[in-house]
Amino acid sequence: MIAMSDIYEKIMDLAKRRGFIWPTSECYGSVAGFIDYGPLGSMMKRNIENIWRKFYIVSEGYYEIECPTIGQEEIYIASGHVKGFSDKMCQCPHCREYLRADHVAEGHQIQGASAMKSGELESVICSLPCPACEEVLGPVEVFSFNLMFQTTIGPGSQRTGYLRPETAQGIFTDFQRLLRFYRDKLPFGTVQIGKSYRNEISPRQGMIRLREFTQAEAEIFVHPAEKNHPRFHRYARYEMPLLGVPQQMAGLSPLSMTMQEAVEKGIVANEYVAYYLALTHDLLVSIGVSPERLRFRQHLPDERAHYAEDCWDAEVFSGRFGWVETVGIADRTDYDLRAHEQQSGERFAVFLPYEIPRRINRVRVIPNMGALGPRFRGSAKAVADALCACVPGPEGISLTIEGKEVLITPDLYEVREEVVEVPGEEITPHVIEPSYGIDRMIYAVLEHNYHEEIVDDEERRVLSLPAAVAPIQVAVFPLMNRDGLPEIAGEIADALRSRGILAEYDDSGAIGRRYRRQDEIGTPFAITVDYDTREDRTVTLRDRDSMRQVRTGIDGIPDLIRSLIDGTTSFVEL
RNA sequence: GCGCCGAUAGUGUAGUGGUUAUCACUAGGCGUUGCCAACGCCUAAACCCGGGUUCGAGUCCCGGUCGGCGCACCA
Repeated sequence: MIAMSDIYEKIMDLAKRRGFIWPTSECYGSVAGFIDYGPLGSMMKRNIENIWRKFYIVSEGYYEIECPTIGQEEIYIASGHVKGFSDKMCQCPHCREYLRADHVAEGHQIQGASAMKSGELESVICSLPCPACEEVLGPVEVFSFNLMFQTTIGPGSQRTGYLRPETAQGIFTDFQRLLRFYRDKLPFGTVQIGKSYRNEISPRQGMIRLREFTQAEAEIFVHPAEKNHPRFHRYARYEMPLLGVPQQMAGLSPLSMTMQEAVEKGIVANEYVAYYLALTHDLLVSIGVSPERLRFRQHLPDERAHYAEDCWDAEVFSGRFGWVETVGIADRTDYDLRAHEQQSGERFAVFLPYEIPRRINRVRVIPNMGALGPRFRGSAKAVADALCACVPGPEGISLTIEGKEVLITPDLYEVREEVVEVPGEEITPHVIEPSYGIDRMIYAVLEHNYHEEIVDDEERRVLSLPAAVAPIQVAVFPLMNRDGLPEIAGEIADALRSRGILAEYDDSGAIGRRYRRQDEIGTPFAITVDYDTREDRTVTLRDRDSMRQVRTGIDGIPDLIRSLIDGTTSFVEL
């Protein structure tokens, strides 16, 4: 068993040494919050993203789009990031500590500090002591620190742009186009995988908190009154541990239950949220997150955004960092679409025709303008509007027009009962949003699959990555570097490559050393060509985790490896 | 950002202000080796950056960068 305090060092050491993850631009001294994915890390990341795509695009049918990482200011005014993503900060003139100005004020029982403007805060906190050095702050400048990277678009800095702090907004701003694409029907979903940026004040914890990170987000637009997932049955009986608000309040451990139960008992708000909780569990486990180190925690009322109906985090356990939020699944209601409606002046709604147009009996008031006009002159329009908005009785009605009460007698209007046909209704969809932090998933997969064991008095380090996640899927070795064995091994490697399988050929040094090298980078299978191969065209196929070997014919190798990677065959069956 | 600690080949390390910077692993080459980091020979490879003190700095001092811990911050 590996001491948990060491695990991060061991993972990052391996990641650095073997080309998974590097500090960025080391030759100039790297920058905190940024990392480079090396060759193996890049491939592993792409594999995980492609598994994600299998779940969301192939299986759910939600197509992917790709939007710019720089967005104009209006987008982030609408999303609330310009305002809500910034903190009022100040610097203590004595100890040069950066402080949250509103926190300083609230620390001295000053109410409403978080809503104050910079100037107000300056006058409030100047008489307060610095929480760090205890000196009275004195006159300080309060400034806004926004977590978004700001830039300008075009020359002359006329136009403010921001590096996106999440990929979601691109999907919202494309809503009308997407709605057309999906031919005006609900529900539909759209996904995006890409970089997002947050200028963290002080990023620590290596790849857990990055300033540039990769998100995979899905936005699923649903009818507000129909939050039943059409394929809920797929996961209805899927059982997993849920740490709901009541469990957290009572300090209990997560409750294991099926998604059906979770929805019926009202622990999860609706089928959609429950469905993506289960899908996320399924996805994370399939990329190699250990189920024992995975839990789903519901946001407490005070950490949940005010508009969100329900919100859950998939948290993975790290020996170093504890429970780390890795995926967020939220029912964001119509908040985002309404925000963009308001900012842009465009309509972000779906017109949904009724199956049969509804006939509605309606009472309509028709003002007699011929009579109202001469009588009320300039106020006639106001009277007519007020009249239409109410239902007058048989004796007429008393209205207050421009401060004066007037009696409108029945001869000034006509009340007509009519049947109108309503073809459908316009609704603003609700958004279900599963949002994945790819970099954290990669770290979790590395940590959960790293093993050290002693084999014949030698330490063996293994990354037990699922075959579909491993950067290199198969290694091909000639047992000896002569007698025609390298040629046969080369042919096998080529045959694998022509089937789209990433195969690494290696003929250097002892066979055991070559196996161990592949173990450390998670290559699930190794093929060794030996002297028997020349006689009977069979090779040894070795399994990384069990170190077991089987003999198999050369010609079936590409198909066999393909099915082992896909999971349609497992090594133990061979 | 603040405070404390650290930084030497790819990795882990040794190194009282004074030779050509130690050792192991790793990597590359050759030989050997008939399936799990074997062995032999050879080779490559480092003092984080910038100032200062000193005849002389990997070593002492100052500043920076990066990393760790604590604080603060963290849609």
